[in-house]
Amino acid sequence: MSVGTRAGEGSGSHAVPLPVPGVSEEAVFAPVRSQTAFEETVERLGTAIKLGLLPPGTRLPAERELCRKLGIARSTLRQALLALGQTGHLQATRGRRGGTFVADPQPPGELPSEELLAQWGEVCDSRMALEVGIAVLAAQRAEPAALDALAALVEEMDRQLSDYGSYRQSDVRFHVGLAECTGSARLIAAMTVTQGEMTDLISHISHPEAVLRAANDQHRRLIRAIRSHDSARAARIMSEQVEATTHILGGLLPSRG
Amino acid sequence: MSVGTRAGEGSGSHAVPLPVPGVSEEAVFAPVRSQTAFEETVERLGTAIKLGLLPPGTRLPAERELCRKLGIARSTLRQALLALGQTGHLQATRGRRGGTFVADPQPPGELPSEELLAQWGEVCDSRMALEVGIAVLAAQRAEPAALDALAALVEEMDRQLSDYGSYRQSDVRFHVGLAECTGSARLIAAMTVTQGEMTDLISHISHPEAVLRAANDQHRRLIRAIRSHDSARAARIMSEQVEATTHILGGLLPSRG
DNA sequence: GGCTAAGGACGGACCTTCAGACCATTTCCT
DNA sequence: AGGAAATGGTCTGAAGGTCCGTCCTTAGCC
Repeated sequence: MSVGTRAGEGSGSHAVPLPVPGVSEEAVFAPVRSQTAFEETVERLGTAIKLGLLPPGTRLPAERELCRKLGIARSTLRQALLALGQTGHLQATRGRRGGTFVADPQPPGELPSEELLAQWGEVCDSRMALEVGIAVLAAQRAEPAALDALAALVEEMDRQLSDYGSYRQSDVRFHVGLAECTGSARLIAAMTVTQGEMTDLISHISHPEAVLRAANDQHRRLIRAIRSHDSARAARIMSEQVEATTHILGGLLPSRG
Repeated sequence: MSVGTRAGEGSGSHAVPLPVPGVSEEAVFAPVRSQTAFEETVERLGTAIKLGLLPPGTRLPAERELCRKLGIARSTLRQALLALGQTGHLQATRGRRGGTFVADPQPPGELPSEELLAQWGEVCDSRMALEVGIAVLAAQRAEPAALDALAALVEEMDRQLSDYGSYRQSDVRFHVGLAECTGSARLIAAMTVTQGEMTDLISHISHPEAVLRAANDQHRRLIRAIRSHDSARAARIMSEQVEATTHILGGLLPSRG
């Protein structure tokens, strides 16, 4: 590989040594995958629907308004809506008071793609970094009112231990709600993406009530830590919980790459 | 806003309450920014050059090879290389043994864009989440050899306190090196992006030696914490350091959005 | 002198996206 | 009843980005 070759010594203005050479260069020259507007739209809306952020029955904004919000042409948006309609996630009605609605019931979830399975380690690592960081920020900033809402959600989840579909949906709301406590749009977006990937990975494996109950107890402790602005404890609790999920996945999926 | 309207009650299979309604919907319908391959390439290479990941004098892979690595057409790659050549970041030589080289000296840095300045709070938040999460993961996984290299880098930085350009370059390598300790390509990529944004924000403000010395002491403590696998302490140290930078920026930039 | 490896330039095919106009359907209001 | 309004559905042409292949130019090596 010819990367990293230094040229002639004529200039030599910078003589900084390279402590970990050749590793980050791989990242610099990694493939550029530019998603099209169509693909990104399908992914965004599809993820929001699968995560339950847009519950069944929800009415989307009118096409002419939505394409403005998304910053794309209406024809491009319609391609995305058509695709999500053909997969059974959306359903459209014409006429005044018509609109595009999240289908009810939703189509059954699909198995995770080969591509995602190959990256499951990366997904868990990203999740670890994101969730722990958000826990720290939330401990510094969360408003009591928001924490009350999250605490109520945890109580709700205690009543959903036997229905994983409902539990997982609330779980997503919990984690996204935590991201909202930071007030950072980027972190919220990153969390929805990460939760979407996690959902694809874990939705088809078994979830005994005992496991869910233990996880929800962690949620409770996490909220207490955040409430008392104990960011160190919040970080520890969150990292333990993410680690637990990672280990469960590790036992059921092919060895990590 | 018509978002979130529930449709008729006919189905009602899911009755999950919405604890924090209407907030994440803003994220779902946020503008879709589909970067072109050209733009993404310019950004990737430009950031790597500005961060010193590709030091002056470095020879890039040949165009025909690089476009394969990046997964784009050669004509698209050439657009990017041409753009970076016109800004003075790259310089090309023809003939056998020719190639495209990182210019030496580099052109002077530009002031941060309006767009980035408006988002400085978001940038610092993302950085906080990423760095803290990486600190935790690094504390769990870092190999002694990699930590030795980072420690040597810290010593080097102690000798660069009077030359902010060199110091900052080493600082970037330190943080990217930390990301490399996690072994996650995604986290490495995210760190380079974040460091690129931070560089744009902080490179034009004053950096007294005392501040740099204090920051480097934090680096030293961070390595000790990681070496002893004390992820809680690593997280605390990292969050304090990011917070310090954020506060410095906060005092010099317009109020946060 | 010829071979080789590199950057430089060009043109056409293909796909995505955009912008706008127009059609079809349903409901509300007068 | 009839028109206005709001919605999804359809079509077309223009514009731009990307790809692919081909050829040219330059410079060093054998």
